[in-house]
Amino acid sequence: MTPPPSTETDPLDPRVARSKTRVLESARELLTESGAQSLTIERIVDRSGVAKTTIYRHWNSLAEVMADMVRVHRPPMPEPDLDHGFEHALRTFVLTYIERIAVPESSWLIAAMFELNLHMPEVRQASSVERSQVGEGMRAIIGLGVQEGVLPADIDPLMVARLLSGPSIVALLGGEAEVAVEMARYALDRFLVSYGVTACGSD
Amino acid sequence: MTPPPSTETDPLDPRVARSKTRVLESARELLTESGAQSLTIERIVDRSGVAKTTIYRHWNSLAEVMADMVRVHRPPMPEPDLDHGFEHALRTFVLTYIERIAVPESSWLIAAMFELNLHMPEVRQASSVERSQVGEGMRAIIGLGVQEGVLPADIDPLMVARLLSGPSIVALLGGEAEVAVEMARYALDRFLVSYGVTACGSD
DNA sequence: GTGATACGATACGGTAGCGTAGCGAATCAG
DNA sequence: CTGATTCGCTACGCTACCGTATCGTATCAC
Repeated sequence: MTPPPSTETDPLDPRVARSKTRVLESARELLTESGAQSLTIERIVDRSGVAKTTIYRHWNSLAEVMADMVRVHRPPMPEPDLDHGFEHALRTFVLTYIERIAVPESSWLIAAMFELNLHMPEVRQASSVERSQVGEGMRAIIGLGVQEGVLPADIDPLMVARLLSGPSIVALLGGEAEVAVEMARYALDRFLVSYGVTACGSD
Repeated sequence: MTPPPSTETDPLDPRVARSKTRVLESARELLTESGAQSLTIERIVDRSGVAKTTIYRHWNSLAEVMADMVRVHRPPMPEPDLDHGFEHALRTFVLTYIERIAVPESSWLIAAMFELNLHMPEVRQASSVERSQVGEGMRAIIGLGVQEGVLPADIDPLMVARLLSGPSIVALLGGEAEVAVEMARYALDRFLVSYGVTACGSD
């Protein structure tokens, strides 16, 4: 709903900005409603009211539209809160992210990003699923854990991110969004216990 | 390469069995080569040499062909080895499975199963991604862990399965198959340490 | 206002895929 | 051997979608 969602360098004809916004928003809607399969130029035309001619004035192909859509509408990573220690930062960060993507719209978007990764190599750079899962936030939090002495210095933030988000993402892709948060909580618990951050033992 | 891959109740005209085998095998090849997007009836016709008419004699739609293909060619779960204790059983089981699916053919198949789950609800039952990850094997291994007293009795085998395989599967779907096994090893280490199976501490 | 620009509408040619029909040849079962 | 069944082949109608061209209108910047 960003009025001009800053599609790119903004100093543009307002008509162009309006068309681009409508197209990308309709693309997102179609994607979250029925998946990447049914995301076509002509459906975007019907949904957005933007003429096909106009779309092809701004993008060269459907792949470019998709790449732009993923770039604009990718679920953002939370801002890490580093002021209350490592455990709080990690738990809040991961749970906030999973809660954010565990809604139907976002999980369809995640699934579509994986599909784009697989089917349209030319879009990989724009989607960059992995990076969207890690980001600087996670890196900072892991750094805090190392600083507190609870994590080994050579730990890999990317692996930690995958370890904590992977199980929930698989649940989402399997259509079981309702267990995603619980899954993340379990992964967090096991991870933290394994490094002695919380009580060492069963549960 | 199962000579008669037991497509269903076998007592059939050998011509029928031959056609079905060829179609499902070609479908699998096409899927692992270029993904679900390029899996069409007409490509199966070209690849398999089976006439389109014949395909529609045995299946009512492409979705049914896909469902059958997933059912027949799904990567099998390893047989659990319960004779050397819980840790050995779990490590071997998970690593064997991940190594098995971390080859291009299988990871494409996994991705396709997720896609089918998302796009063709009528196929969910046949693909059943989740169940293919758990199965009785994992349940038996977790039971062994409970029996040995290292796991709490109320642990959920499905969550454990997702916890241990999810990170690797996300890596596969993200196109980074080369780290899948390492990822599984890390997940196993953290899981086992968290329950005190191996040394409790960092790394 | 005025010229430049973006727009919507319509139409078009081309491709790919679906699912069906008809028919003669090949293969099976007895 | 013979009848029943399945097969491959060709052709067809249909739909969806792509990407382009044209043209008159609406909107913008100045």
